[in-house]
Amino acid sequence: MFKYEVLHTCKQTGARVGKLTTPHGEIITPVYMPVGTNAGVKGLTPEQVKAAGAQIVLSNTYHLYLRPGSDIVERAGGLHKFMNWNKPILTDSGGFQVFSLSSMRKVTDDGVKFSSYYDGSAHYLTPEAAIKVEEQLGADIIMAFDECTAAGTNYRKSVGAMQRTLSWLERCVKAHTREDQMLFPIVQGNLFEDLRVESVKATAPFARCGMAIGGLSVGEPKEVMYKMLDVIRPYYPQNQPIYLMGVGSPDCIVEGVLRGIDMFDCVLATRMARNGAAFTRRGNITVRNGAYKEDFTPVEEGCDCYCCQNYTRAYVRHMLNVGEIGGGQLLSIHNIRHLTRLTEDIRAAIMEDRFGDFVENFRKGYDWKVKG
RNA sequence: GCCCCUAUAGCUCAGUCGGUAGAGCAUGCGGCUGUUAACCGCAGUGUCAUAGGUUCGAGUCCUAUUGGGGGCG
Repeated sequence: MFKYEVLHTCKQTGARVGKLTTPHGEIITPVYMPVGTNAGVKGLTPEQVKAAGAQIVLSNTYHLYLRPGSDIVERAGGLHKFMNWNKPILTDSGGFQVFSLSSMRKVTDDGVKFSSYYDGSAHYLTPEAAIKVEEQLGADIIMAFDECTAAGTNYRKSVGAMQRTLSWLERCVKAHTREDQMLFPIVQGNLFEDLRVESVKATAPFARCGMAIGGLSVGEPKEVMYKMLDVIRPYYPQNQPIYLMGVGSPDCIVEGVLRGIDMFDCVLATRMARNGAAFTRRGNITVRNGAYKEDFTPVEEGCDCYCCQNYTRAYVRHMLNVGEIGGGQLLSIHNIRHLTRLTEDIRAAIMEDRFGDFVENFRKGYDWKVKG
């Protein structure tokens, strides 16, 4: 039911193009996966997400467990039917929320006690409970329940979180019953090279068709993240897709693929869009800025997305400016398409054994933030 | 005609017992990486309607004028 095959390995860089088969279709990697936390990519319909080139979307166990309740999603016929998305879906386990909503939780070896972010009600999530919720939701790929730590967490706590993640992984594997879902284990270890190596070595044996790298892009400099990827790369399970969780700015995707990553997800594209900024191949532009008031060119020249094909920067800025949701919507379409197009270009370069040149050119032409 | 209210940032308005002014919105800019985020942060600007008066000192008290709003005839 699940299969991953490497279609081509770049002779210049060792980066690869692959095909991951799931019950809801194939995914060509490297892939960028838009995030639809609450069973919907913010601001967009599934049709728009599809049109932007998405092959798979993420959704979130934690959020759907709280609202509307995973039992309701199950009774609705599962997540695919509920959100009208017939392509592959990946659900995050809630491990990241345990981390990002840390002010209202208590972690023990058994599980996590937390209060709901919207009504304060008390809840208790364990690896078994998280897996059960993910089975009710019914995504194609489900994530193990892990403990993520922030950049700057000390060694002792990082060891604890890494070990807890491993013991939780064993419990997740044991609790997982649905054959039509692939469980991805997650590597932790914070920013300590030895812990990362220890974690990847212990985690890889649990990977059947895919493994994830968690706990990166949590506040550390990009160079540190790249270094961590270099350190663990030799220990990846063979012929399985590797998923770098939560990462997805254009530059991080390029650098990630160069370091053996096949799958990315990120809220940045849609969040930055709603906040008025657009990805371009040269870097990010803040479309809401006054400089674009009378700029009647597309957000990105040469982009084939619905936004760039039909609207100008001046119009998008106006929409943002007057508070119309259309502005964030158009930019979300653009930013998602920008990343799917970027991965398409990356794949083409890999297929033609010129990804090294591609990376060089990309780095030369890219700044995080640009004007015009 | 008489009476009352009002005039402070681009807009809407605070401003204590007299001690040379602030919020929100708007504007400008910055940030955003397994979404508690259509969010968060920073910044700028004022002949305090005008002219007098009282006072050491007036956005604040007094007088007049002008603009705006309302009431009674």
